[in-house]
Amino acid sequence: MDLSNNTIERICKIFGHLDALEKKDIDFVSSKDLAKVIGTTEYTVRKDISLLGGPGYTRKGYEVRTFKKELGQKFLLTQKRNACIVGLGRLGTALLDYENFQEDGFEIVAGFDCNVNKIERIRTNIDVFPVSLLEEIVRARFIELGIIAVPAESAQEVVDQLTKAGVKGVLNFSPVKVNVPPHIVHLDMDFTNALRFIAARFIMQKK
Amino acid sequence: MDLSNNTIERICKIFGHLDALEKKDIDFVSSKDLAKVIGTTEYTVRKDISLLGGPGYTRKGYEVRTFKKELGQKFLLTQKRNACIVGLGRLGTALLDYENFQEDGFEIVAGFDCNVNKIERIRTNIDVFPVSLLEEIVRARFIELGIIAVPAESAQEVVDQLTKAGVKGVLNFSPVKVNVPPHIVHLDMDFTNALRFIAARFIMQKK
DNA sequence: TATCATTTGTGAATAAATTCACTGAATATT
DNA sequence: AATATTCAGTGAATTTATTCACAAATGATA
Repeated sequence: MDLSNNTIERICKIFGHLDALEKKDIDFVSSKDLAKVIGTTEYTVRKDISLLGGPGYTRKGYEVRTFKKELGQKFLLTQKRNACIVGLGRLGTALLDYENFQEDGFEIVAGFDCNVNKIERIRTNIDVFPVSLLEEIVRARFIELGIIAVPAESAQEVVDQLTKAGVKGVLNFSPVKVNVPPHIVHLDMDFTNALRFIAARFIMQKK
Repeated sequence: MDLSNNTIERICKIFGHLDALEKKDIDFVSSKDLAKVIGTTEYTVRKDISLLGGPGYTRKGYEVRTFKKELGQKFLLTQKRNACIVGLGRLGTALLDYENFQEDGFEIVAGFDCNVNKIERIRTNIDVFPVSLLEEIVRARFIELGIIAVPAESAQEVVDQLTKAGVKGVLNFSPVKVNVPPHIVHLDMDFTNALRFIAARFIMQKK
């Protein structure tokens, strides 16, 4: 199967919304409704879904529970995926306790920091280690995802260590562009860039 | 002018990279190099830049300082933009002290939380207020951007208040889809969704 | 039971984004 | 001084993404 990034992004949003609907005990949802919440058109939603072969019912839409389960099986999160956070500054510790991860199929199973004193001070139920143990722990705990919350200057180093340790994906919160080998999926979450994007958009008045 | 979202996003990344190059005292950069760091092709970079009329020099590329300044004047951040953070939990307080914002043309000029006891406990140089004062302070301090770091259940309420107060853009860190009127630019930063996207990508092996 | 309204699914049409191919200019090289 | 190389700029070609239009299905309504 060959889905575009845009499609994958939309499917992820749809998945999230299905989850919310499931909690509200809603049984069916139409492509129109989905389009509205995820910010696209009904046509696009139907095209996306058709690529996955999801079944929809005339005059009813898609069956929330079944569809969510199917998406989960198809490529998302039927099994829990283990993740770790590297860098336990304010952002890192905030992420460590971000309860939503746990709920949604991801589990933070380790935190790392290079400052050993800091490690001793941190109060959390998640195990924290010095960065020197990163490779060992990542292997031992089958960690697939690395979340980078270190300062700009050490981000690349951390990426290299995670790569060596064999993670499959990296979520980078540091404000620098890092070099990640092509077989590892990565995504940058640069807050400043997000603000810039918003500012640029409202200057350009686009949309 | 009518730039696509993709173009705006790339231009923002380019701007960030120009900033980094400037700090390293590098004078020129080619479309090829830019393409590499921001993850696209040299053709696309040149097309994007041509839409903005940026001047490039044969066999040298773009003059870092001039180009950055021009982008800044054209739509980014020549003047500081004021922002506020609503919700001072762990993520909110982490963002409050995120020093990169200050550097890059954004200034956090207020924090809000509904828990008054919490407000008294927070140690930071930024003024914090109860949410009840949000509208008043947003107007008084010319705040253009609202950063939402409250729990899912109160996100919509906060958006409504920010809207009423007249902000121009919203950056939403809460894990729910919020309803924002179309004249306000908004961007969701849903961490769980980001992890899902990464997981989905490495399942689909795309790229 | 007949008609109407709604909603999926999908091939075709359209629109948008990217890539290509080539020109012209300026520096580097011989 | 002549030639080769590199790089921006851009119209055309191509590819990709979105939207449209309509058939088929099915529940609601009269």
